[in-house]
Parts: sequence; structure tokens; C-alpha cells
Amino acid sequence: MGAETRKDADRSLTDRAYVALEEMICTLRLEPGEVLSEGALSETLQIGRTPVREALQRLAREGLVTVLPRRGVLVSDFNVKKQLRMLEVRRELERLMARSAAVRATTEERERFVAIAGAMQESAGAGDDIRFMRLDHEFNVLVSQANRNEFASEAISLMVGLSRRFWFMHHRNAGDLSTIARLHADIAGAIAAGDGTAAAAASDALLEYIEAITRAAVDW
Amino acid sequence: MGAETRKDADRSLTDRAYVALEEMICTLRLEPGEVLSEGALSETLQIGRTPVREALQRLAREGLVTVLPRRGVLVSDFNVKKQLRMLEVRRELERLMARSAAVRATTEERERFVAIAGAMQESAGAGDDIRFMRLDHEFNVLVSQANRNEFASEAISLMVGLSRRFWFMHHRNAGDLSTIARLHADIAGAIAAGDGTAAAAASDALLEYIEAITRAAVDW
DNA sequence: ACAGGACATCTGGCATACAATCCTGCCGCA
DNA sequence: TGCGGCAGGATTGTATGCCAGATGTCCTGT
Repeated sequence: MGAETRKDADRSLTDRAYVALEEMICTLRLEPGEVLSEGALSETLQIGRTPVREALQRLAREGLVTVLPRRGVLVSDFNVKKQLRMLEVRRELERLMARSAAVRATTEERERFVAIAGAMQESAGAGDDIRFMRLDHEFNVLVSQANRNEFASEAISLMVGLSRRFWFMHHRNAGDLSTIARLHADIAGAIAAGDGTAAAAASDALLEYIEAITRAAVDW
Repeated sequence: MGAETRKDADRSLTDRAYVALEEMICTLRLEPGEVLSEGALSETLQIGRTPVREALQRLAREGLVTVLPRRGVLVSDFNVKKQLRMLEVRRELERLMARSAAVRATTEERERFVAIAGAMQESAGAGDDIRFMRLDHEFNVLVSQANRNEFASEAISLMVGLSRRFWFMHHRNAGDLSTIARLHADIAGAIAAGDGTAAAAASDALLEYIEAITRAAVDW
């Protein structure tokens, strides 16, 4: 009871440890540069060392932490250059996924794309950051599912953590929400219409905008 | 003595278990569809269950095995459709990496590209499969390193296992080696020359050929 | 002969215990 | 005062034991 109000059907303790740690890192409750120990985290989370260790290995794969043998685990630092290298890859994958989704999405998925795009513009107009972030996440999951390519989904899942943290840090200064919403809507519209070429172009436009924002982050 | 003739400096037992299992799976000594148990593998490899378990989790992320909770681990089956979906993603990533490598490679790396390309054509002429496979691996590692983007390298590393196994299965019927060698040489030449556009085009040509081979595999 | 259920057994999930290694701080000596 | 070596503590790496869950089998009842 108590802490498990959400879903205790979260499967394994490893999964629970993973989401807890990812959350803590992405929301900067664990600051970059901080050194952790499996034992301490185990006690904090009230979970045994084995699941915590496995979760940390997953996080290490995603680049959110680095294990220093016999020393501890280091919360990875991040910088704009690294972020730009990541976007370089994301651009290619997102374009592919958008193009594929336009061809392969089911009717229901196309409808959901339109719905999410609408909700995004709505929440952007209202300045509701939180809701927008949630919709963005939903959008990404939907693309990931509609493109019908598990390899693309897996590859991009390696980067969502880093992206989330960067966004969390900078979203207050991050360009204007309504532009991002419009760019998402363009992608959604193209996918819904089944126009792969347009979806790919729209995806590029979004990534280009994100890249511009990221470059601008240098000056803050 | 005995089993450790190669390199006992292989770091951790987890790594050793990983390379051993990957080898067994890719060379089909563990057949697709086979169900394994951590305990049995632990005894076979003479390594404790913990490292074996961690290695299996890495393999699971690469799609070589699937863990069935409370049932065992299943060596993943593979089929041509899946392989084609993978190539869809590889094509994008390889193109990006080739283009970046052309711009970012050091002088030494460019020299090695030329050297490997030469050796490939040589071994293709001699029909030396084994040497060719080794050179191909070297080539991929070099691209992975020269493109200076850890995210691209990580993403593609998720797929090399699957690729290796597919190639191992079909390499006897797999098109003609000299064509593949020439296509590699084209990429290497463009990278060495610093021509990103040409490198990207050459990469696409190679992937297209590989895709054609894969499609042809349907009929075997 | 067949259907249904209880049980034995095997599996991974998880915790805990032990070992190896590295860092750090202290103490002694030059 | 500075430097080098040694010891202690802390941390991950690895092994193993216990537990919950799922599966397949065999027995029983109809």
C-alpha cells in the first residue's frame, strides 16, 4: 500500500526501479555529475540490489549513467554538442518512421494522429506545458507503433531518455510551443493522409526546428 | 589453461558470457526456437548465473533471444520479413554514418579504409569467405568509429547480431563476393576522398544490393 | 475412453552473502 | 614539510539460496 497507488502491476521490480530512476534523472532530482551507489539506491527505493543493478545497466545503455567499475555509477553529464549528435541520428530515424507510418498506419491510428495534433495546438494555445509534454510523448509512442518496424522503435528508444532530460531542462526557454505544435500537426496530417513524402518532409522540418532551439541553448 | 587461450583479459565474466552466447547463437549452434534455461547455460559455460543472466538481457535487447518469464529463454526465430525491416533502418543509419565519416575521419582512418577495401577485393578474388567476413567486420567497426557519433554507433550495434546470424546462414548462396567487395570499396573510396555525398550514395548502393540478396533468400 | 483437477517440477525473480578491487586517509620517514 | 607506503573502508563483481508462478503429467471420477 501507499507508494504503489499507480500500478503495482508494473511487472518486475527491475521495471519499477528503472522508471523510478529514469524519472529522477530526467527531472534532475539526480544531478549530472553525481555519483551513486547501488547499495544506497537500493535502500532509497526499498528494492533489492539486483533489480536496481539491472535497471542501472539499462540506463547505462541509454547513456543516462556511466558505471565506473568498483567506484560507483555516475549520472552522465550532457552538453549541447552531444545533443546535436543525437539529433543527427534522430532526424534520420524519425524521417523513416514518419514515412513508414504514413503508409502503414491503421485507420484508427490515423484518427488518433489527427486527434493528438488537435489537442497539441489546443494546449499550446493555452500554454499548458505539462499537457503538451504528455501529448508529445503520446505522439512519439504512436509513431513508434504505427511505423511497424521494431528496429526503428528500439533504436529511437535509446535516445528518448536523453531527449526528455534536455527538454525538461530547457523547455521554459524552448522556442514557442505553438510553432512546435504546428510542426507536429503537419506530420500528423501527412501521416493521416497517407502521404509518405510529405510526412518525411514535415518530420525534417520539426527536427530542424528542434535543432535550431538546441543550438540556441548554447547562449543561455 | 585450456578454455582461456584467446584473451582472459576479456574484462568481466558478463562480457565473456555475452560473447560466448552470441557466438553460439549466430553460428546456429543454438538453433532458433530452442528454449534455454539460465541454470543450464550457467553450468555449460562454467559461469555463475548472475553474469549469464546479465548477458542474456543484453542479447534480449538485441533481439537474439526472448525471455519468457518463468518459462525460459527462447532463441529468437528470424525470417526474411524481419530482416527486411532491419535493413530499412540500417540503410538510414549506414548512410548517415558514411556521410559523416567522409567528413570527420582522421587521415589514419582514411588510409585504413583504403587498405581494407583493397584487402576485401583481394579476398573476394581468392574466394576466402572467412577473411572477407573478418574484413567486413573491421570495416563496420571503422565506420562506427570514424563517423564520430556514439548514438549512431549504438543504434546500429543493436542490429549487428541479427545481421551476423542471417549472413552466417546464407553466405554460401549470398550473391557474389566480388560485387559486395566493389560496393564496399566505393564507400571506402568516397570516405577517404572526403566526399560525403558520394559516400552516402555508395552506402545506399550497398544496402540496396544486400536487400536484393535478402529478398532472393525467400526462394532458397 | 475421456475430461478435469491436483501435484510435482522446473523456471526465472529477487535477496543476500562473499570476493576482488580501488580510493582515501593516515602515519612514518627522509 | 613533503612524499611514499600501508591499511581500512566502500563499491561493484559474482555466486548462491529461496520463493512465486507456470507447465505438463498423472490420477481419479464419470
